[in-house]
Amino acid sequence: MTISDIAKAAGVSPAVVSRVVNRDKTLRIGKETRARVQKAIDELDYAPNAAARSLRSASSGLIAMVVHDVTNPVYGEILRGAQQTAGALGKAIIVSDGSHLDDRASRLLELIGGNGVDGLILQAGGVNSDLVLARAGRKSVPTVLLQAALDTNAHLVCLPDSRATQIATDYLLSLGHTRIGCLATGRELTFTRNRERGWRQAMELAGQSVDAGSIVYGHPSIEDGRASATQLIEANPSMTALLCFNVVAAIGALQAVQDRGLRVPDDLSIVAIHDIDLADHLSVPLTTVAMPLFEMGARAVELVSDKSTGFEGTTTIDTRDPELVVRKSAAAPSR
Amino acid sequence: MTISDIAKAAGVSPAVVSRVVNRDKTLRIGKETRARVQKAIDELDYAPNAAARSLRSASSGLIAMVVHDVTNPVYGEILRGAQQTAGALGKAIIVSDGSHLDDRASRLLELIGGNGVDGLILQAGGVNSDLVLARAGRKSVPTVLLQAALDTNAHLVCLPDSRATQIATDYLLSLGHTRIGCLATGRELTFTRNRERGWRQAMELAGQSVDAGSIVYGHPSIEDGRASATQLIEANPSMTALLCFNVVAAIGALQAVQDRGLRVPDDLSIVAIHDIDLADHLSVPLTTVAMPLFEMGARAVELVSDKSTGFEGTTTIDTRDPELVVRKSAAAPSR
DNA sequence: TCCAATTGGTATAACGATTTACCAACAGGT
DNA sequence: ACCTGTTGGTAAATCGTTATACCAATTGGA
Repeated sequence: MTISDIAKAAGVSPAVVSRVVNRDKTLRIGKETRARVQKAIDELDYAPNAAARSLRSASSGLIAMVVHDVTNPVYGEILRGAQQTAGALGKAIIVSDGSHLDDRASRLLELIGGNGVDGLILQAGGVNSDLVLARAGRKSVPTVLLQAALDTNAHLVCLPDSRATQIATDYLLSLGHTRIGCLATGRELTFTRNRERGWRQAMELAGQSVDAGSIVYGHPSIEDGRASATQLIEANPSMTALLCFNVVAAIGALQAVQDRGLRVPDDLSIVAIHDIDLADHLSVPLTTVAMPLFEMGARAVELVSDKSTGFEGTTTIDTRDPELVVRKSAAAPSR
Repeated sequence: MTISDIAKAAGVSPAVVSRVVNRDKTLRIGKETRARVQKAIDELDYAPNAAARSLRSASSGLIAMVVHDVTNPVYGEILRGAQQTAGALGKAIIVSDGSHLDDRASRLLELIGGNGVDGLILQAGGVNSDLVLARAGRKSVPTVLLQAALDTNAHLVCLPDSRATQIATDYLLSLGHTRIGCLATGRELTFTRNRERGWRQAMELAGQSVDAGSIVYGHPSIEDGRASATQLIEANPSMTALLCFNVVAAIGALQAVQDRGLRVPDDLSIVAIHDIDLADHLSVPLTTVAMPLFEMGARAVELVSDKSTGFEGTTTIDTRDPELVVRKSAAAPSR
């Protein structure tokens, strides 16, 4: 079923069919001719060929989204937001885990190089994100980075990261904690630095000092969270509270505390960044700071699709301020 | 950078460039000519246009995957498997949540209709899955259904569902339980029926009767699991164990029990289908039955990409048998 | 009656890559 | 000198859609 088949069936030229399908406002056409065309389209179940259309119009209606780890629930929220907006804009999303980009043959790289996607949303810092980014840059594919400023002409969309850790730290301080450790994410990531800054500022404002050994950087996974938390606890026996930059790592931290026969929050309080609904059902319900992840996904798609804005600049998602969700993992210190 | 630019730069015809890029074995070419072409490709950073290539070759290298809910961790595993295999086959995956297909304008529907995807992997039973399926069928897009037999010519890939619930039920029976309820998933889903069968068979084999009121059907979400479990508990006061068809619903069930001031496993034992790493960190670590989700995702991609097999038939993933993962949510009954 | 305008379309050239068939030049054998 | 192979490529026709420019009738007004 090509456009010419429809044209033949309706007794018009292919151009008319195309213009009917695309709702061309400049097309002048008789009532009944239009009806004939529409009928042919319906009866023959015509749908325009995607490749031909992309070729001609130089736009595919596809957006690539590369994230670190598709199994992290935090990413699920971002994707949901992205999907919703993409749906509204008539675009589809190609998802890729950073880890699958190592093959030279990666289809995603081919697509980025060959105009196969209209835009790229990249959570930088992943395995081969530089490779992707370099390719996108050379081919000038509109790119939006999630929470990671890099030296490239891409738009950056950020969460109120330093506010979030500030709020978390202030809460712990208000409970009476003074020795507050940090279980951070990758040191090279921009948002890690922002969150670290929030924590430091809050501590400083409260007149508390922090020493170098009270922050440790790790991956946002349960296992790594557990290992890093263990290390932190051993290095800082006097620490009474722990601020985790990722909720998944916090789950590992919870485990680490329990491994040592200690209790949360009695022996150690924990507050984590990012609220997920599972947080309420853990061995100790986690007190968290909720960030607008859904909105970030949505906004990223919006920005990457918007031809009017240039691709440099920073957008901070602040539709709502980070919000403290108090559960049971933080309490007043017992020592 | 089109193929002609490269051809011009290398002083050859576009045909040669194309055949070099695609490693055409039948191409006879001089050593140094090939070098010249390769140099032009590298220096000008040429990448073939995806749309043109798809148009000519009638294949996009894209696979659509539609799932119920991208935030369910169970889906994450399936996607991981799918990604890995897709990467190896040089394909990319377009992911869509069932819920975003309602807009008429959905890009995914357009792609399916217009040869924009090489195949479709569909978790049926979702919001508008029939719509997608009908479209794919009419356009004869290779389709693989996940765990849901439907009246269409699509390949079906299944998990050993009835074995899983059998194993779970046998375990509960071996602990001494006789009144075992079922928190099932959507009644219309094939895998629900298979799991239900496994449960019934195990009960029957053990000489236990089950009455109609001891099974309830719900959505795989925490909230629904909580509501459904409450209903089930109230209707069956003598029930001592609960088999949940989805681990996320089981989290809700856990909550439901605790809401009533009861304890797991003392007052009620819970076993859930699907093992996720979070299961170990819940308020009560869940005993689960692990199924090869990753393999299912991988196999689905393989099947949908394989032109040699017809698209009818059923594949059951049994690379490993369902495996009981004993944690702390099931114990001998106290009454 | 004649000159605009308007109506209702159509013809054609791209878009960029692939593939089939073809061909020129030369070497080697007899 | 003549035929046969081989080497090293090339020409041109698609794939299906869309945008630009154009055009033949008809209508309306003076």
